Amino acid sequence: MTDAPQDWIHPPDLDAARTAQHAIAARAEAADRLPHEPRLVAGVDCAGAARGRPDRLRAMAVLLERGTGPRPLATGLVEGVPAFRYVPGFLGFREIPFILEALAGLPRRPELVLVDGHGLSHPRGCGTATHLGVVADLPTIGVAKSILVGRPEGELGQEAGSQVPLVWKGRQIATVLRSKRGVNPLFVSSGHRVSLNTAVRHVLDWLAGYRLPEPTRLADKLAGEARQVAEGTGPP
DNA sequence: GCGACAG
DNA sequence: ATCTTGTCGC
Repeated sequence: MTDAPQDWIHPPDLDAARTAQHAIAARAEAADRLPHEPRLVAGVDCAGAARGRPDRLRAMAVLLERGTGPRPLATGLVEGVPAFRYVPGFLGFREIPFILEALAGLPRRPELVLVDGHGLSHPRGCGTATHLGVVADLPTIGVAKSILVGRPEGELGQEAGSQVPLVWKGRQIATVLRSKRGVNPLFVSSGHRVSLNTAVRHVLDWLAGYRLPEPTRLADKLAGEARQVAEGTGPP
């Protein structure tokens, strides 16, 4: 949605932000509307900037192509001063302005984006993944490392691939997924234009022996390495 | 009113 | 998220 209202990205206050989230959630699509086998997949993540620059934020976008091995096709990095402080439930307004820039830095538009955070598993059905998907008009999946709302239903198995529903107010809002043995589970949710089942399928497809799927794992890792470089203590 | 609370 | 080395376990 290229013509997203200004309030959907830069609301003046939390009340306007809350109103925007309801409007965005109303336009989010929970049904599949993406290529059957997406080949160009991006992972996005935000991290604090270098120490000594506590109020700055860095966004990293990594573009991967299926079957091309572990090397990213391209990366997009951007840093700036966030207009929003961190408020649980409003993370998108803090990170999305930078994520959009980072994605714009990629040579090609991805067919699917994995986001570090929740999608529909949010108090107003508008987690960062959903928010980004609607604003950028891209299929997105939420891959969170902890719960915002809801409760796992039943006992999650210890084996990799184990799943149980994450339920809130009587309905499933995400899938709790043990992506690897011996690690805390992931919380996979529909972002925009990707159903929950398809979201879980793609997360499983992109796992490579680590807790996080490759797109998000690399975005996370490269954002951290970029910080080291910015501080002068960088690896090769 | 109190506790919970993505990154 | 971030502050941070070594350490316990498969």
